[in-house]
Amino acid sequence: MRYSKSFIPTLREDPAEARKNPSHRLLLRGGYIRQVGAGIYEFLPLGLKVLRKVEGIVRDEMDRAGAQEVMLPALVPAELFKETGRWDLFGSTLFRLKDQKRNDYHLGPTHEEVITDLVRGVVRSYRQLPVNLYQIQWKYRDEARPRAGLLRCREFLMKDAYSFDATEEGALASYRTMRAAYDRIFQRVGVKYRVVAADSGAMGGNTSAEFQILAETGEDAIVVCSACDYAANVEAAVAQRSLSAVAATVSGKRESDIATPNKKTIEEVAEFLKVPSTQTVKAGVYLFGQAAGSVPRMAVVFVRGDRRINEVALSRELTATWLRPAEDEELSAAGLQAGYIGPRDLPAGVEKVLVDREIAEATEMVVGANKSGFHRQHAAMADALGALGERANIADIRAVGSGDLCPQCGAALLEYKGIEGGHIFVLGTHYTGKMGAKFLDESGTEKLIVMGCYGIGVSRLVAATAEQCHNGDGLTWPMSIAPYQVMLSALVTTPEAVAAADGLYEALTALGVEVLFDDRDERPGVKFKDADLLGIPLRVTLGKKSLEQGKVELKARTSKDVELIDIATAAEEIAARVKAALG
RNA sequence: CGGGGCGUAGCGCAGUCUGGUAGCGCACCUGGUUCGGGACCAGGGAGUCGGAGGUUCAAAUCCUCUCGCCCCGACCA
Repeated sequence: MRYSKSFIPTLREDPAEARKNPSHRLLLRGGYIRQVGAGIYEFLPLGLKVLRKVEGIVRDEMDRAGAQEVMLPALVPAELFKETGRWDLFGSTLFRLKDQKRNDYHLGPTHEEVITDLVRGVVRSYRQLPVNLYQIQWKYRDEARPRAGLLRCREFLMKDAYSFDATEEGALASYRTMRAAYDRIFQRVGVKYRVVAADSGAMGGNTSAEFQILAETGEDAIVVCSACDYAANVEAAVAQRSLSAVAATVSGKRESDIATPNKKTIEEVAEFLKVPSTQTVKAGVYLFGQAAGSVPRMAVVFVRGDRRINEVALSRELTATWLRPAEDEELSAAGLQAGYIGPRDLPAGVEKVLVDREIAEATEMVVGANKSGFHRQHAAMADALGALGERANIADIRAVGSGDLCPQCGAALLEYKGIEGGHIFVLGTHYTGKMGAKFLDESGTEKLIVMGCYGIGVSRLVAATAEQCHNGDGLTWPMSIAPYQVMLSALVTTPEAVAAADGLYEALTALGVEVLFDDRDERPGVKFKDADLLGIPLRVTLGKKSLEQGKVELKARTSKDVELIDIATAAEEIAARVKAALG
């Protein structure tokens, strides 16, 4: 492509709306994308090229893994989501619309129902299984707050695959095949990533993993073991009980009330009673429900004073479909005193009590006394638990972070930020059960198909890669997804130089190299700045001095070194470099 | 959805408090000089001041409503 004929509107200054986010800023400045509305973007020629390359890698590996491409509609009749309850469950995130006959539709945020509907209409026998179908298609989610450019959009390109197996074991095999394909995809794209254990959320099912792309600006927190292969999203992470969590020496003193007037926070109480916060117990009060719009139920949870509560883990323990912290008025209405909530004498309105495993056997703890102005000291959690009877349970509900100990090997866990690039699940019969997707097995028995689903945010992956691949001057694309492989800059405009540049451009193109040929009548500085901003991996420069020696300059975008190579053999040499970089 | 901020030329911004001819830089067009890291000089084109209503002799500026976008949080199969 000749730059002079191209549509690459680079910006000299940072767009005001994108200063916070490197990938967003550089994709806008480099003329890759433009914003149309909140969470809605246009892909310009360069951006589309990158998107198509990621898509190509994904398609290639999906096909290689035995999945078959289909295209499902983005516009979906409401009946399918109504069948599984997600028409209500999805809430405001679902883009809903009506046709001229006033029938309900939505724009697909994900396609489990549509694909299950397709498969149940076709599959009758175990002989037709397994089958794995995928599509690469635009998804629509009315995010409450779209942000960070392509990283969190309302319209985004996603690859979603769905496997259908006759048995659990088969489903697990499909899952493993997809996991291996995902590894190849992320490696080929060229990003640093970690596969982490994930929460399965409201999708149902129990086995899932996320492919997290490491980036400072990531919205997800993950913990990774410093010694073994344990890695998990903090939502799903568990940790060994640390040494400091084991109770202080037993004093032999009896549990008793102590006045703590106006001391409500952990810090205030710990300071007032001269105990470390690790010897206090923090209470959290939640309202939750097990169906959309169900009557709220109340749960009280206890973690060590210095810990945070993992609400995702909590939600999982309560098998809740929704959950939120209780408001102050709701606390008082239930007979609870904010700041003084403890495990003793909890009102009957509290249906569930969860005690974090870390403190389940702790003694010598300071807990709330459930009366205003008082805490209890020398408390043994096991005794309190016993007194609570049926409604109390022990569970892993504390948030895990840096410094916690690996549940597998006990080494220190490290915390990182990540961008969720892919997520794979074994769904089991969650959808096939609700939608009656059945088959006859070898014995003629009717069984539910066992399902798995596998997503990759294709447009998000473009931005996530940019998030990792940039420096102070601009983007630094990996060869595998760069919009062009080579940036050819002609610095001089004499007829001989133009002819030489033209010749090299034609020769490279003939060798199958993707070249952006900067033939513009611009000063060198402008061309260098734009080349760095666009981030094309190899730069070939035709300057006056080197041309006189019959040489051209070759430089990698990520390197400072410049090589001089013979113009006569330049095309072959450069093509070889490109091929080598692609692996 | 709660909190905060911002909408003025393609981009970045000033002007708003204190009402009185719509400005600056970059980009763009023309001419000239330049030409290895975002050149210089001269001339020029380009704006319903987000929208609607109101106050006023007069509104980018004051008032009311409204739309949009960004940031923090909640949310995020």
